Amino acid sequence: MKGKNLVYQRYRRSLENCSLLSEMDDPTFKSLISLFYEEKWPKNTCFIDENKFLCKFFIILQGRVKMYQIDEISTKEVTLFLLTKGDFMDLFCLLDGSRHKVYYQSLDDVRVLAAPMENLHKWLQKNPEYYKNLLSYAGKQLRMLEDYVSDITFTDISTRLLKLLITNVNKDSNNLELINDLSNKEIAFLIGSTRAVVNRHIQKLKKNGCVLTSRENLQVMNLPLLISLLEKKSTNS
Amino acid sequence: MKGKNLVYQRYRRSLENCSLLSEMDDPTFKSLISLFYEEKWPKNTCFIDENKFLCKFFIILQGRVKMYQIDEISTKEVTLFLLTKGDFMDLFCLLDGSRHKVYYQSLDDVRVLAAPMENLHKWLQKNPEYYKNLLSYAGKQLRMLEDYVSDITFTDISTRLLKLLITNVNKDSNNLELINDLSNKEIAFLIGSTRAVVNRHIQKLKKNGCVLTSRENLQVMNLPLLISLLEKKSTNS
DNA sequence: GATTTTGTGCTACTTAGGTAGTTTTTAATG
DNA sequence: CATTAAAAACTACCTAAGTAGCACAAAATC
Repeated sequence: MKGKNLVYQRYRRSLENCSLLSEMDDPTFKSLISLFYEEKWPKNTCFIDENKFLCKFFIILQGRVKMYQIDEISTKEVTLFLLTKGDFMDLFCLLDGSRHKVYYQSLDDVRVLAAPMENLHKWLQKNPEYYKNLLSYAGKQLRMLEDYVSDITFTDISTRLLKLLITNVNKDSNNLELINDLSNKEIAFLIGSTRAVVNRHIQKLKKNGCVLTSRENLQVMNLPLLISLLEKKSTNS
Repeated sequence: MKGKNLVYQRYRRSLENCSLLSEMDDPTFKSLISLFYEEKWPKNTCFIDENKFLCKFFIILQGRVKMYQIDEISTKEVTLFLLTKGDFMDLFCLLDGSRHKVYYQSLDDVRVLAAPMENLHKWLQKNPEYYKNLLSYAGKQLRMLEDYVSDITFTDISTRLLKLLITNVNKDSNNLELINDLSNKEIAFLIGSTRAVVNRHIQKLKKNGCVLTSRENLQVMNLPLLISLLEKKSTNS
């Protein structure tokens, strides 16, 4: 009994930022968490066209999962979201049980909490006020996609790359996080471009002294310069 | 009393497809609708940077409202959603009361149901199960934006134009709807492009006999041809 | 009915970004 | 350690889409 309590507390802490759980009292939290069990996905696990997400719901505990779409014709990719601790999969399947034409891939060794869809449905029916939390989560994603759309239509690749770098620098440590160990290809998918083009722009940033690169590694060396480059873009055009 | 009942029934019918109201019994419907009053917006009313949407919530009864973003620098536009009967404004402000960097403009004479935000909040607190309906609405919008993102990154303007036309042809009447009376400029904003480019492609479609145009009017003359053009795009590349 | 505004059609020009191909570097594998 | 595979770096080329500018037609406004 005491041991189980400890487990709950551990989850509570590591899911601090999970919007489904926000403002949830302890008994409710326990009733919800008891629906879940832990699952591990090794790095680079792909979930392509699986039923997995139709019958189970997942909350990420640790590691990154990219949610992406593929163009069947050109086999191009776009990453829609880089999901991390506290993110869900798949909200749509939860909503209406319909297949979501979207793929998932783990970018790290990932730990998730998994629960059968129907159990979660029952729980939500008993605790409908927590739909609100899910709604606020969906809202955040909506805004992100809105910004994605306007970024793609308004700005060029180099601007998008600058923005991506700047927003992923941790203000405290001054280090690039979350995307620092991605290949040029993955970075391209994050801003809706291709490896070659992204590399072209990264070369310029290297020559400026803005960034330093090695294989699957990007470091921001001069954040102020990056920011001023971004500002120039705004005033020029 | 009888008169009020009639009004309720009228709203019920005209909001058949409104997801907030789906599977709602009559007493609940009445309790909700009584929060609202009707408002009219003349054609081309713009709501730019207004507090309006922070303190009131709207459901469209009639007419189109475009929800769009503007790039301050280039003053370019993108239309994110063409809202019609049963759509809401603004879900985000409802969610967290924060300003939503998005603009609205009526494309017709529009009738809406309006309610003070706080009243709606109270009502939802009493009827939390209807958050589920809002969530499913947000879900639909999320999917639309996902498709928007992948369309923009994967396909060229002519493909996007073809898709836009095809999806807006009413299968029964065979007529172009919803976008048939838009200017080239507005069409461009719907697919993330510019007037000149869209016009260029429309000219080709005219020469093919696919469409017929006049000032602020587009007619689809040969749907099968449009569809086959779209299919060719897929097989070619 | 004169004037202004707005949408359309068309030309010519520029360019960023996509594409293809090759070399080099780095890491993983047996 | 040799081999293989993947990522990165770089070159050369092409094209769709954006841009600017102008002429014309159709509405809207006065």
